[in-house]
Amino acid sequence: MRIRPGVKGTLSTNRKRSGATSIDVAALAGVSQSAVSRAFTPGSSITKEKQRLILEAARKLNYVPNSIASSLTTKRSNTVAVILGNLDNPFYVHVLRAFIDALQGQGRQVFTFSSQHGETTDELINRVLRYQVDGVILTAAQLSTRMANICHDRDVPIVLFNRYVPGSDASVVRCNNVDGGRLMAEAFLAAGARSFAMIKGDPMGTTSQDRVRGFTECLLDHGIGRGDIAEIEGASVYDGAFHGVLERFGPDRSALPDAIFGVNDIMAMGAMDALRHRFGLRIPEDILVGGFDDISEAARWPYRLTTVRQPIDLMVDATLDMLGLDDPTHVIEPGIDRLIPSQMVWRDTIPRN
Amino acid sequence: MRIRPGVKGTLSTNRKRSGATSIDVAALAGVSQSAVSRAFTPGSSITKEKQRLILEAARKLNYVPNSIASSLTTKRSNTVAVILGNLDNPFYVHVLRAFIDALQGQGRQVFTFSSQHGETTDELINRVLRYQVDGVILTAAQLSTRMANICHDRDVPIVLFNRYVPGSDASVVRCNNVDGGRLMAEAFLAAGARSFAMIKGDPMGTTSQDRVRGFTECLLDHGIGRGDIAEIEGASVYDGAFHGVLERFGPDRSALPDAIFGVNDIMAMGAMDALRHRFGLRIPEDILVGGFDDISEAARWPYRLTTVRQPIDLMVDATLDMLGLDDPTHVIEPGIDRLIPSQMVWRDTIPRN
DNA sequence: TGAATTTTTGAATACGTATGCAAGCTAGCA
DNA sequence: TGCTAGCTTGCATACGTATTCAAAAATTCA
Repeated sequence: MRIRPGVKGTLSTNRKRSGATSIDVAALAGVSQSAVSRAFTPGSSITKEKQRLILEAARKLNYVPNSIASSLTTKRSNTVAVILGNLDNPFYVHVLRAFIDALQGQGRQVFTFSSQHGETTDELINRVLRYQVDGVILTAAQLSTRMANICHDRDVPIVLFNRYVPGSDASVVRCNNVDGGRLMAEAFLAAGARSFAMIKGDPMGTTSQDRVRGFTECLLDHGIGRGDIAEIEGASVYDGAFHGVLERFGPDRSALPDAIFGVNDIMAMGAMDALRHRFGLRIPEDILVGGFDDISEAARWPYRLTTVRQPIDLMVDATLDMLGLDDPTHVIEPGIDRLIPSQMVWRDTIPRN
Repeated sequence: MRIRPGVKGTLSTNRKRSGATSIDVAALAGVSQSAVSRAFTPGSSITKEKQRLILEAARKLNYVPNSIASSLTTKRSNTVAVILGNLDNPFYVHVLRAFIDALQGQGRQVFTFSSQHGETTDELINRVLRYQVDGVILTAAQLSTRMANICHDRDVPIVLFNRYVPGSDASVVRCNNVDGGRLMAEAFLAAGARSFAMIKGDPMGTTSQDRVRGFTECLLDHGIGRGDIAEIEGASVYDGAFHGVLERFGPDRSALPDAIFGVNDIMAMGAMDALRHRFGLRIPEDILVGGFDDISEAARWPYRLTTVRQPIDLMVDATLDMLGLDDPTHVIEPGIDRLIPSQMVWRDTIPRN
């Protein structure tokens, strides 16, 4: 058995994990380790010829730079955490994909974390911070003040996506949910509806709360009585809405309102299926339905749902912009709240005019 | 301006990124850095009392262990790469979530990579390897022999999820797609169908190919002629199937077969919507439809799709098992091919008996 | 009580890369 | 040719933690 040579610059005989290192490549190419590092760093000071030589040696050894080691010195991991909650809602799937595509295009990798695992947010953020991510995007979970502070101390930008913490000064990108709720209320009123039901989402989520608020306020403004606005808990999922409608109106169909507002599309779809297939109702002839998000699924034939669009691309762009990962002078300004306008999308579940 | 003290053991005044280090904590707690490291390593040799002291100091400083640094010495990143393709297919969303939940439960983080970004697989795997992941799960993209070898050299286990490379000895977990295709053919035949169409998915994907093969072979075995089996390209997405059906049978509805097999549920759903809402057909009275995957969406009222179930949980468990991340003695055995049985799920789009 | 054994502790080092610094080199110019 | 300015290059070191080794402390046992 051979003793591993202690002299640096010789090929490593250590075959546990991690193949060749920059030192191995340097040895083969007859240059210093620094040169290898520079050969793999764009914009670095190195001759084309020497670089070619090094890359060739690297290829021979199947060398792949070790980002872990690199991150240790540069203090940048080129990594972003995306914290996800409800993937049952296709909206967040589309959001995830938009983030992955955009970040990957920037040469960054995405750490995907799931909340809702019987884990407190603090434990979650702690796990995230261990991995030295360059930024955090929160599409689920609450952010405690303590955690916001820790991240701030460590210069790790956080952006809340479509949620906010009322008393805090965390950065936020969100759709104008209040306004969107109002748009939907106006659409229903214009179509002649006078009694309503809302299917609400996550009771702790500001998104659902805001849409509910905008919707309700607008109705009240137009003289609708509180008694004519029913509330159903749908838990932000299809089944929640489906069964919510069944349980609420199954025993007494005469209680059915003129219009039902699903606080997101997937719940509106659940409601539609319950109304049509269990109650035998026609939409919009017998009852109106409106949604929120404009996920692609809501446009399909069985639904053709009139809804309020959240412009995902704009929101994703704004989020990445706010993270400011590419700008070294970027300062995390507190309390920025980018409100993206929502927009009515007319389809077949509410008659126009 | 103060000069930063060079002596180790003093509090770092370097305020760029990364908060307190284990050295800072050690200084505050009056112990060595090793002690801090041990305090955060379960099963390490340290007194309860000293650990308590250290954890308290750590908390005061908002110390979070740096996994990057840790990975550098342990050579384990506690990180797994999941390579995704088509998130438009809810099946893969469910798969992703299953992996995230399972891995997170093991204390591992998930790197989510998207293929299909105009990037070759080799570039992709290179990016993955840089990050020193402990394992790779491929739910999309092809794996070149060269890359398989590199991963093997570096002891990075790879498992192909529901795909395989014919000539290679990569590890594979997959549903019995051939058999599933056959099940569907039998179901159609039993219901009296004599002419068929298949909506195919990714032409390069073994998953689609196998289902098509099982389906076709079974039909041929039962005396159906090749001319009675139409093929439509659906590209694995809803819209592909929807428009595929429209274009194929719109000009000449008399060419419509007795039964249509969507090689996955989302395409079967697209086909159903085209048949019903554009051709005015009833399912199953006028035409039969079958799918594959058994995604939860396929069970909903508008579809109630008869399909072949892929047992996601079994497949995910098998995949993680095959990665063997928890077993240090685990050897990556070549060419293991775990074939999980598929299973018929009867609903309303094919009459039974 | 004292020796033997086990456990805990700290000093030193390794992990693989990036980078400041000084030396070597090339090119430019008079 | 001689001198300067600008590039390249290699050396040495830092990044933050885990771990080995030997010393110290605690525990066991006779």
